[in-house]
Formats: sequence, structure tokens, C-alpha cells
Amino acid sequence: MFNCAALQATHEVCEEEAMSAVFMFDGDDDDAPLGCQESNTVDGDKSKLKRPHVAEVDHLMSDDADSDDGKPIGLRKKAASERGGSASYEDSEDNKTLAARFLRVTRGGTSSVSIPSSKDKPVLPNNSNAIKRPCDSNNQPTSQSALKKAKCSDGTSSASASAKREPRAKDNGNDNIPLAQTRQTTGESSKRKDPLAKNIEKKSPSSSRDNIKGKAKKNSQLSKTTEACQGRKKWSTLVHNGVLSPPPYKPHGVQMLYNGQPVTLTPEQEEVATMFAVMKDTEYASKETFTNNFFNDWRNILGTKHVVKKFQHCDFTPIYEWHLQEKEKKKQMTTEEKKALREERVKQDDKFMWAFVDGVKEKVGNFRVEPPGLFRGRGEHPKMGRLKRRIRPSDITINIGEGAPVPVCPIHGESWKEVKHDNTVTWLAFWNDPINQKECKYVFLAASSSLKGQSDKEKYEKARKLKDHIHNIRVNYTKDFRSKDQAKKQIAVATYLIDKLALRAGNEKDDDEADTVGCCTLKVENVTCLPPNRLQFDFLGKDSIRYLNTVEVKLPVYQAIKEFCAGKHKGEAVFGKLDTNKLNAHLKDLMPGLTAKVFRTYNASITLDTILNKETEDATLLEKITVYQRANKEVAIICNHQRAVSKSHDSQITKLNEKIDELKALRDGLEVDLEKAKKGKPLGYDEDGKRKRNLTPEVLVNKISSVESRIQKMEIDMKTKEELKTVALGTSKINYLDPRITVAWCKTHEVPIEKIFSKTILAKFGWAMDVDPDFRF
DNA sequence: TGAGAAACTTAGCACCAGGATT
DNA sequence: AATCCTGGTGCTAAGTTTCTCA
Repeated sequence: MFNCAALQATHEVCEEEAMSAVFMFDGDDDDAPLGCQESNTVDGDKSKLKRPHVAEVDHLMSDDADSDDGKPIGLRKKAASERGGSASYEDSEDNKTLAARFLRVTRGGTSSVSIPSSKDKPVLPNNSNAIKRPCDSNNQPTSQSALKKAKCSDGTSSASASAKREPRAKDNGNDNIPLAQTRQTTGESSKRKDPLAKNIEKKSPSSSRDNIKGKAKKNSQLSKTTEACQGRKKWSTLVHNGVLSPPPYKPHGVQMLYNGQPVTLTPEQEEVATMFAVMKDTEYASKETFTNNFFNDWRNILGTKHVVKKFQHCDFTPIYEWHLQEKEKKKQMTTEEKKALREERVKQDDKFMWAFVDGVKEKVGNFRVEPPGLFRGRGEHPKMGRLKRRIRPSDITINIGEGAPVPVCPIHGESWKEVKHDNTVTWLAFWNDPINQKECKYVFLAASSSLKGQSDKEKYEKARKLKDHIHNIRVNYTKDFRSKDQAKKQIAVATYLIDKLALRAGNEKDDDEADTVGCCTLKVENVTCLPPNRLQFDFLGKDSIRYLNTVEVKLPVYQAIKEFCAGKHKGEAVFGKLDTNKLNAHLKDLMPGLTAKVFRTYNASITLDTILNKETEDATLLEKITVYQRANKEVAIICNHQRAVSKSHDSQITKLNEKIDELKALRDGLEVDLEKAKKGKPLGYDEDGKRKRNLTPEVLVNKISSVESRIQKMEIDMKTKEELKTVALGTSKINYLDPRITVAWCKTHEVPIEKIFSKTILAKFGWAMDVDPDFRF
């Protein structure tokens, strides 16, 4: 594990300016996401999120859609030659050298982290099938792996990539078409027309199985080939051991009090009481919805005749205290005891942690069945506190390869709800969410699996493709701002907001969910028109995270929003004629496969690419990492990725301030000493009354400089800490930033990749590691 | 065409191991 | 050795998109 503490961002900030500046943004100069344009305070219940300083984003702001179009945001001022094969920013060394250098840096040295490779993946020794990953360049393509390989190939220009593409060219001769597009033409569009495809079209998890078993099975090879060509078939063989159920409840026998009297509870009743008792010190425990929901569900288990009737008379403290004791006991365990426990857990997990997909050993993501508990919804969720009952094998549907051994049901005498063999889906098991019966919980492969990697790559390829269409899309919606067709006009304005503010699509929500909105579901009270052309957005988005942002928009957009809201009452939708289906249907007309969320990926990745390539200089490693973190921060702000301020934040800042003060006092003292030393005078006495050792002016100058740099580092650390206290950097890194941008940048600038990506993220992005250093998003 | 189901991605937070500091 | 602090990871809630059916 590497130490990231030392990598704390040390970028410059101009906090006051950042807080007060109003970013001018007129209609002709607007190709940056507005998320980073306005001084912005996003301070939900938890935090204040500062918008970046002008200087940090002005390169994004300065692009001119009309004069310099067709290029992606932030890149428009760059010479065309900077893009494509002979990028002018590239390192002077040739690609091979860079690649070799990268390998040296990442695999060698003192780091214990190496780039994950398919070859490092553990395999079943007795498995005679091809064990290497389909995408592994060393793999001799079998008919099947060649097919998969074709799906994995991307449009990168590296030598290794082109070498990899060879089999694909043989396969379909479709080499120049971006992956997403390839999928589009061979997949979605054809599957609807192909009569054979209809046979394997799934109706529901169960009907799909029947289809495959019935028709597709009979049509065997031909049908399978068709499926594969269509990209519907996700695997050929799938072997796994099912899911790991939580251990049964162990009663503790500690009695809670009712009206001050100990109460006897059955294990089942005690289990639920304990779930509530251990949450005593959380915010949930003081929320009425939570306690009401808990009590209602608990009462059902207690039965009407039970002595416990009213929540107010319940005292769960004895159980809570028992819980604290247990926690303490666990804490007091010796290192060896903890280690033994851990090893036991690992041993138990091992059976369920792996699946074999087409003969390749892949990690399973969430193989543990969710244990029972009280539902912890986010925000003001109407169901918070409800009992999430225990999931039994009879609730669980298993998906496994035909002919593969069916996982043994963990409870004797019980059986799985169903066993299916659906190779058009990637889930290994699912059950219905006990809180919301119509929702399902799926067990998928881990993010490091090639199946997930493949779809990840397709996602970024689609976002890259948007780069080629974005100009037309912007021209298109700008034209429709003044459309007389209200539906058209609403689509145009909504698309503009999604593009510029990186808003989410905003599906309709039920009454039994937290009241949050996205673009299509914005309500009139979420938008305030501030003349002449500013809009203030204030709403709770996904996870009830507050989005608060004031932006200057194109005048027609401002007028349109004003018009949409006119005469409407609180609670009514701004975009009354719009929903995500209509919006996405329209987007698909503009670019195949385009949906609202692609804009978020596009804007995030293009922002990272632009900042990294514009701002990275020939600097120290630490400084280069700082550039990366600053870019990462920009993206997190654009996407409104927030986190709660840690409980200890204030005390940490106070401590840092105290330390800085101490160091400053030390420095001042040394400066006095220096003056004395220069004059040849004795240095006098220290605080303890001891005579100070005489030092030469040179030594003192060195000491002062050392203290000074420590002060500077601490001040920067503190600023960074303060700045990032509400910004979550991880979410964008994991979900929105094309890892190839990062890998290419690391190669070009000799930054070890593990300084940016943790071990887990490295494993997730294994598919991106061999990217050419010249790669640009 | 719209509703609802199914499948998958995106999200923040709790917890914990392990390094740094006292 | 005890405590603090941090980043990494697992967990699971909450989204989006796609598919199916009436």
C-alpha cells in the first residue's frame, strides 16, 4: 500500500475570490459546463462546496462555440494537430520508450503495486478450458475468444492495440468504427429486426430462461452465433458457488426495559430490538419517521398481546450498553486474535468470491447476502427504519451455466427460489428487496472482471463519440430554444442544462421514496429566475444531496424557463411536457446510443483531459500529482460529488493552526538568533533557562529555511484539507473519468500510476493500462 | 405510448487496517 | 504502547437505461 497522505493536493486557492466571483457567461462563449462557472455554495445539510477560482477554469470558459466549434470543450483553442496521431504535446521519447518507461516505473522500483494483468489472475489448475482472459493480448484466439476479443478492441493507436485488433479485422472488417458504434450497428438496431433474434429476446428473468431453453437451445449453434453477434450473449459458461448467507442470529439475552421493568423477548423479537438499540447514537434514532417505522414493524413481530405497547415506554439502553461492551471486547482483541479471525473469514469467503466465466476465474462483487437490519434510507426517506427482513435461500434466484453444478443450498431442507441459465445477463443471483418488493438486489461480478471492464470501456467510448456530435447537438438545441413547439423547446432547454450543468436525467419517483429531483423532474420552486439572465438552482438530487448553483445562462434559456414556470404553483414540474424517455429518445436521434448520463461522463472526462494537458509542467512528482488532484476536484465540483465533513475536521484544523503558530514562533526565535550570530554575540538562553549552543549564521539560515518550508507545507495542507472537506474525489475517479486519460498522462509525465489509482481501482481499470501515451479523450 | 419490470451504474457512508504521531 | 488520522474498501441505497407488455 502506498502512502497517499503525502500526496495531499497542494494547489493554490483563492478562497475569497472563489466565493464571491460571479462568472460571466454569455451565450456565445459557453462551452464549459456551468457547474464550474459560477461562484457556488452547495451547502446542503452537511456542507459548503466552493466553486473553483476563476483562474482554475477560465480556460474552459474562454472557448467560443461559434468561432472554434467541432472540438470538444476546453480543446477548441488547441491546434488541430494536437489531436490525433502526431500530438504536439507528446513526450520527445518515442512511444515504445514511454511504454517501457511506464512499465519500469509501475512494475519495478519499490512499489508493491503492479498493473493488474490477466496473467496475474488466479486460475483453476484443473480447468482445461482457455483460462486467459479473452482480452489478453497473449491469448491465442479460439473461435470464442476471438469473438470476445473483437468486442474488447478499442480505437487506440498503440502498437499493442493494433496488434490486438488484427483478429478483429478478420472477424468483421469493421476496424475503424468506434466500439460503441460497432455495438450499435451489430447490436441494438439489428436485434429488433432479426426474426431469429426475436426467439431469444427475453421477456423476464424467467421467460428468458424458457426462451433460451426452448427455442434457442433447439436452434443451438446458429442461434448462439446470432446472439453473440448481437452482443446479447454475455457468457458461454458460468460456474460459481452461489451466495454467502449471513450467520443465524445469536441471542444475547440482555433484557431491555419497558416502563422500567425488564422485558423478556424471543430471539426473533430481540434481534429487531437490538437492531434499533445499536443505532442509539446515530441521527436516525432521533427521527420520527425512523422510530415510527421501526416500532410498527417490531410490533408486528411482538404481536398484539405483548406487554410492549408504546415506543415512549421502551428503554433500549441495556442492549445498547451490551453492544458497546461487545465493541470494546472486539477492540481489545490481540493482533493475533484479530488476524486469526480475519483468516477464518477469508477462508470462508474464498468459496464464494470467485466465478468462472468462460473458463476464466473472475472475482464476484457482492457475494454476501445482505443481512437483516433496519432500512437506512438517505434524506427524508418515508421508509427509513422499516425492518429489512432476513433473506432466505427460497428468496434467491441463481443464474448459472447450463450443466454447471448448482450451488448447494445453505439451509438443509430448503431450496433456491429458482435456478436459471440466462446467458444474456451478467448477474449470478438476485432476490427481491424486502423494503421495496418490486426492486431487485443483484449479485454481479466485481468491477475488476472483464465483463464489467468491457462495459466500462464501452461507456467511455460512447462518451468520446459524443465529442464528434457535441457541436451539432449544441447548434440543434440552441435553435430550438425559440421553438413554438413547447415540447421541442423543453427538450432543448433540458438538454442545455444537462450539458452545461451536468444535471442527471431525473426520472419520476414514487411517493414512497425520498423527494429528490433531476433535470426532467425539476419543480418550479427549484429554479429562481434572477434578472436579467441568471438562474438559481436549489434542489435535492440523488442521495438527497443538495444542488445549489447560480448561473448565467443564454437569454433565450432564461426566458424559456421563466415561461415554463409562469402561472405554475409550488410542486409543479418546470418541464411539464417532458420525461426521461422522451428526452433520451430525442438524444438517440442526435447520436446513436446517446442518453442523458453520457453528458456527465463526457464533460467529466474532457475536463480532466484538458486540465491535465494544459497545466502539467515539467515539475516535481508532488507538483504533478497536485495538478491531477486539482483537475479531479474540478470534475467532482462539476458533478456535485459531495461528502460529509468528518467529525474531527474542526479539531484537526485547530491542531494544524496551533502547530503552524509553534513553528512560526520557532522561526521568529531563530531569526533573532541569526541577527545575534551575525554580530558575533552569544545567543542567550532558551525557555528552560539553559544556555543556547552557539551556531554559525549559515547553520541558522538553513534551520530557518527548513522551518519555513515546513510552515508552507502545513499551510498548503490545511488549505487543501479545508477546500476538500466537502468534495468527494473518489466518485468521479471511479465512475466518470476515462482511466486512459490518467494512464496516458502518467506515462507521459512519469508519474507512477499507483500514486493516482489505488490497488482496487487499478484492478478495475486493467483494460486501460496498455493505452498509448498519446491518448487523448 | 406509457407503465412497470429488469438490469445495470452511480453514490455516500461506515468501518477498519495500518502508518504517523505522541 | 496508545492514540490519532487517513485512505481504502465493502456495503447497499439510489439512480439511469433498457426491455417488455398491454
